[in-house]
Amino acid sequence: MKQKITLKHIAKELEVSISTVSKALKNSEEIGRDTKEKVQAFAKLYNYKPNNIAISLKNKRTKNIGVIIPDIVHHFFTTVFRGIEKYANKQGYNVIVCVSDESFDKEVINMEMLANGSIDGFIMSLSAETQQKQDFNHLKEVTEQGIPLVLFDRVSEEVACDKVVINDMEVAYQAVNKLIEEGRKKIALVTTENYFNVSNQRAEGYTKALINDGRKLDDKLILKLPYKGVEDHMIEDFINTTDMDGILCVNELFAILCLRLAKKKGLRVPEDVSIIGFTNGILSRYCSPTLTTIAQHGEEMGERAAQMLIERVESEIDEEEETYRTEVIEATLIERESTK
Amino acid sequence: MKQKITLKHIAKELEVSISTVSKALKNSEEIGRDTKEKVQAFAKLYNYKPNNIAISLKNKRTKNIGVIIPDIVHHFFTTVFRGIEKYANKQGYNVIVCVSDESFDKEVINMEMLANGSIDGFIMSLSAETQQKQDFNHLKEVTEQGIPLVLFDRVSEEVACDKVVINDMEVAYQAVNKLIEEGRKKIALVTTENYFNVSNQRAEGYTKALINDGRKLDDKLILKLPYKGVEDHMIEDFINTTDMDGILCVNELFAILCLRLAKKKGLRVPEDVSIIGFTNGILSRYCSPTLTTIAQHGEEMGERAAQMLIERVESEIDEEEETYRTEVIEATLIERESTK
DNA sequence: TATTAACACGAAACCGTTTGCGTAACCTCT
DNA sequence: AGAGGTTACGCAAACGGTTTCGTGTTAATA
Repeated sequence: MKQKITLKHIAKELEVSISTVSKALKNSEEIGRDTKEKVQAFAKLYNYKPNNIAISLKNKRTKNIGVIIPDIVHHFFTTVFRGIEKYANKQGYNVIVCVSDESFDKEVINMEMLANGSIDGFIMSLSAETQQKQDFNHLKEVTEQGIPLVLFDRVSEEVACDKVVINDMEVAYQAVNKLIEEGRKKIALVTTENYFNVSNQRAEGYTKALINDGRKLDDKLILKLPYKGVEDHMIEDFINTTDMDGILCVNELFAILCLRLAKKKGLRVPEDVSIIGFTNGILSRYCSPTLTTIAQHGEEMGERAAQMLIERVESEIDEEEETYRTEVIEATLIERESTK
Repeated sequence: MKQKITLKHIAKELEVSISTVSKALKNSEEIGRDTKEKVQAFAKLYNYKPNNIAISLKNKRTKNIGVIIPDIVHHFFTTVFRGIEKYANKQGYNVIVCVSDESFDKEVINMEMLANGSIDGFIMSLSAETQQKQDFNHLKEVTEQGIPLVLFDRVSEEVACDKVVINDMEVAYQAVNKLIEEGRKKIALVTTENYFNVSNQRAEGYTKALINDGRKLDDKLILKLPYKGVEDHMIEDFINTTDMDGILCVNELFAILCLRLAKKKGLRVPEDVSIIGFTNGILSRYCSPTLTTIAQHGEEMGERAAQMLIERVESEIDEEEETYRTEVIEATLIERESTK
């Protein structure tokens, strides 16, 4: 096992000082021609690479980004992550991922683990529990320490930081409008408990579209489900007991379940009922009939988030005068077989 | 913005030495009662947390694990990652993820980035290109430097390290046997080009099961597809021109495509043709008919890999005498509607 | 009263780099 | 020959901790 070689080793071997070696490797003008060549040749021969940790300590820059997401086995987060990783890597950054598992406590613990020097900044999407509790002290502490933070998708107005979101309200509005244009009379909404910012926005878009068309809201057409532990019967009851000819679902799973249970009831999709879901995932593409969905462009979102974060990290101005930006990515409706 | 507090700050403020502060915070016997209390109170008040980077440099231990996988938007890798992250976090480790994107070069670059002190060990699954090229020098270099490595799923015999795999051959054998027991006469195999260790193992199980039943192999019943860029027509031609009543697919996507295209041809599943896929992902659970699949237990795999790695990292014995283990996780057949 | 042990703390080395500054040796010019 | 200027390098501090060892003070013991 050949030990990792350090400046000290090279210095001793070549009988020069450590600083000479360091400067020689950086091609400093201070160092003589032949010394430089000697050092560089030796370093190449033994495949010298500077120790990242030492450099991090010196520079107070780790070139690591901390990403905290609620779930990794989840198409949307996974695509966002891919975007983050892609951009970050291009800029020479590595990505440390922690999964909050929708838990407030884990989110806090993970942040604290990473905030002690391990990373230069955070990219996060809030856990369900955090959104429910509306407790953002851990985020505030981090930003107060001067660690840049970018929130995406599941954000909160109470946290002052850069954000990347999609135009949830508008795109939900468009989606419902499409159903209206199809001639749907009874359009249902399948959403989550209302502590999710995104669900609220989407519900608002739904409402606006109906109102705009001169209809009035019918609570019977709105189903609120828990975020986790959804079981078939919850949706089945709703579909079996409610008369509807169009459904907007705030996520992909709900849409797939609606599709399946509508078919089970004997409804034809899209003849009897149209279905539109959020998240243009693999399920929507491969189920049958294929699902019309709203693509959130997760990868782009991740790239933008990473870009915003790295800009913050690398900007020299310490006090950014608190001019935080919120980037809005335009979601797009992908029409497939579940609508006409 | 309150700056991160260090030992030095505390020392100056309390007019003691840095070492006294350090010891006091560790509750050392060396330090007097009241000094300890004073220091600890001050530290708590200002929320002092030691700098991870400094500790890493001192200990030559980062408490970071490097994970390199071919793709993150992929159910199997994602579940493995979840297992890794779960176990690692429990042990106080963080996980740095890099995505090789099935590229040899990216795999090499990522490894080099992380190998210079950023991590204590690697958990990897080989990229398609690496398996194709059969070039493992980057892996060997890393292990020669004494950095522990655990390979999972896509492994190679040429690399001496710990490994975690599933019993691909046996479970494929079982799956085909199930089709035989159903009375299937013409069982097809849809697999990838043969540089993938896992595909080879699965193909071998397929072959063995047929031979064992006294049949002979029919090349016309075997379809080899590229790993990326599979298009419908490749499978469609195969299904339309070949007579078959059972299909084993080496991954989930192939199975879903077969299912769809068999249905398109007018075949009933499972009446006319049975389909079994690998990877018990979300697609298999929610398509219709639901797919019988082989569950690879990715999460368990990840946990085992993390456990093996951390044991290596933390074992004091530097020379492990090269007794590397290969753990085999038992895959299980999940029967659903696509088989009888 | 002199010796010694216990106590409580500080100095300094170390982890691996970077970098500002000091300086010995040589060169050049007058 | 001495002043002044290069050249080519080393010293040491710094990043933020941990840890070994040394030491001044006090109290206990002979």
